[in-house]
Amino acid sequence: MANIQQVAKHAGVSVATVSRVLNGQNTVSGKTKLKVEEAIKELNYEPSMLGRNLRNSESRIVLILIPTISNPFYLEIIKGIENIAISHNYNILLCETDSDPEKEDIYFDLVRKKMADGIISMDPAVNVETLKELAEKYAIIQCSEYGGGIGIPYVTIDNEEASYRAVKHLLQMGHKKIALMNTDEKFLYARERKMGYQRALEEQGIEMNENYIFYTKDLEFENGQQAMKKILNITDRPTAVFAVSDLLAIGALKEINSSGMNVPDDMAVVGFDKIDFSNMTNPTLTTVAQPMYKMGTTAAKMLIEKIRGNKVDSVVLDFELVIRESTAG
Amino acid sequence: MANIQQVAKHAGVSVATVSRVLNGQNTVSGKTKLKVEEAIKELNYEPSMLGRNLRNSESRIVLILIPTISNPFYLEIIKGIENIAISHNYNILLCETDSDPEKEDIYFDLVRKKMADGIISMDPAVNVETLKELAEKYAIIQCSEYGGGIGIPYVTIDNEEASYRAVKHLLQMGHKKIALMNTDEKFLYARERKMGYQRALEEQGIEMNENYIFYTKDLEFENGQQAMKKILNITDRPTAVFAVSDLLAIGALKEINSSGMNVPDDMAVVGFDKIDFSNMTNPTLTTVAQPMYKMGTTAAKMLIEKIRGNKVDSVVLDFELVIRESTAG
DNA sequence: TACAGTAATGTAATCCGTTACATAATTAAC
DNA sequence: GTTAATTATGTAACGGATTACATTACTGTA
Repeated sequence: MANIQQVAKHAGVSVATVSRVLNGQNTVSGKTKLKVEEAIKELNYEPSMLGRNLRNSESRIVLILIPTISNPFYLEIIKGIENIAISHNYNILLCETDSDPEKEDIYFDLVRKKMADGIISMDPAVNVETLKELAEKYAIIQCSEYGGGIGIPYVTIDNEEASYRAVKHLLQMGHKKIALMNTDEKFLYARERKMGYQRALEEQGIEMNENYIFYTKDLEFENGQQAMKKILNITDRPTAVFAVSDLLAIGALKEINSSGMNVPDDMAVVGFDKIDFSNMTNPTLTTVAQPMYKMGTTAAKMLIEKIRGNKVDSVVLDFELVIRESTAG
Repeated sequence: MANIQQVAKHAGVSVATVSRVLNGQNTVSGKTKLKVEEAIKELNYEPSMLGRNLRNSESRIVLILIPTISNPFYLEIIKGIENIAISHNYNILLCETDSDPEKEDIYFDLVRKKMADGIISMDPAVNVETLKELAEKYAIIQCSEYGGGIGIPYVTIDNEEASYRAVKHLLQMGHKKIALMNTDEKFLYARERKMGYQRALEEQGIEMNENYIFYTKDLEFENGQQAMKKILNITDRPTAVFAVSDLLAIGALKEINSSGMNVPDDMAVVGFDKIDFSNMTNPTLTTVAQPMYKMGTTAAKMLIEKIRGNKVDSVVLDFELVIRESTAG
């Protein structure tokens, strides 16, 4: 496998000239350029990124931290990130942390070891302390999930408002007893969404009933099933559920269906995220659409700016309530 | 940011010694090792993979080519690959090709440019010629989807037999008119699955009816919906459908439900892959379980062997028919 | 023709580890 | 106490590109 020296020799020029041709610098004369290009072709030369990366002290790789690849919520975001990254000659390394600090640390090591130029973190369970420390030396952006007030730029939606609107929609459909299926309030988004839920209720003079709030361990299908089982069993059963993720909502849907009840007649359901599957269920799911692709592209652009050494500001994007069959028969 | 020279100086030893400590070679005396470790700690030194990779002519990165990240079928495979990769100190670069030769070529370039040490291809639409050419110089493994007879090792299941068993199950449930929802027969797996379908039918003395075979452009939900629409409209309607992917089957399910018919009473449905979501539908989906995680680990191990320069043989793994609600009321 | 100014090209340092080989230090053996 | 054998450490080349700076070639002008 040829290297740049051999190309230079073969073309009868210096390595500097070859490098100039490779990088499209216009200080090379036409005929020299031709000679070099010919040599490249003849030797089947491909410049090694290893040499180039070392010299440039960059890896052209960015990390994406996600808790699990199984949650389709992240897919669109990843696509957004990827498209921007590729167009700027970056590649992305998808890192599944399982919210496990040890796995996380393996990935953090990659940036410490210069194997990655930056990180987009989407793990709500990320170790904020480590992240903060890392952010002092490396380019880091938080996407969708973020620790507030730690000085790391983030891109997100207004979770409180989104939740408010989702619940308001249920209220407008005539529901008065609305359950909330939420995750642990250690997560900022969980606290924010609960606040929106509360605001919508209180605006209608309904006091928030703690018995209608159900906490799940994760945001997955099974958690939704389990929580729904409980909801179906309480006295003074609610007539609607707002779940903070589509997978939770789909789990709820499944459980309601299995119990012989009808959605939305017996129980309305609202999800959050608008993952692809939310449109494949029966009935289709009313949900809050996060602008996932846009979040991805935005985060990627921010990260690249950060890598370049520029300052970047956090961004709050718009969301949209998508009304489908699970609330409107 | 400290480098190895500074560590060496600080510890009063040579760079060689530092390198030996870093790589855990046992030719370093106890006290020297201690000195070096102390220096590393004091300087907050992290070895740069850029230097190391250049010297070792490796990137410790492997590519995974998938047509789209949206298809959850790949997720478990990816997990399998990732776990093996990580435990061997490799990282994976997930490459979505969209079955687009141009995007594909961007990724192929990464291995040409030494940015990646090998490729696991899962793209059925991959350019076989390029792949073959590349495989002469670089480590390549095909996973799940493969071009036969091109000399590139693959890991897969026996598609013909799997399909045979799925259809046989439908026959055993009493169905005689069974539709096949297949993709373009340019794909090997599509041809194989059709053969299994045919064999099962003919074994029961049923002649394959071309009117019962429906070709879809992709393996996605929408394609399943559309195909199902057609199926519901033909005269002498079948009573069961075998779809070659779960997403197709879920699309079919949705369409049948929407039309007011019942699964499995009016129409039984069998899918293929056993993606997570196949268990979340209503009714749950009977499907052929591919050992996806195992496929991933196997492919990864094969690739690593290949990178090491060893010869590897193709592998055919077992599958399993998972009978759920969509065929057995 | 000579000289200044510009364009083209070359030289060599640099990025940061790894490791073959050389050398120094230690231990073992007699 | 020597010498041989072993262990520990050091020196310097190497991997493959980029680029500041130096040098050479060329163009234009008086």
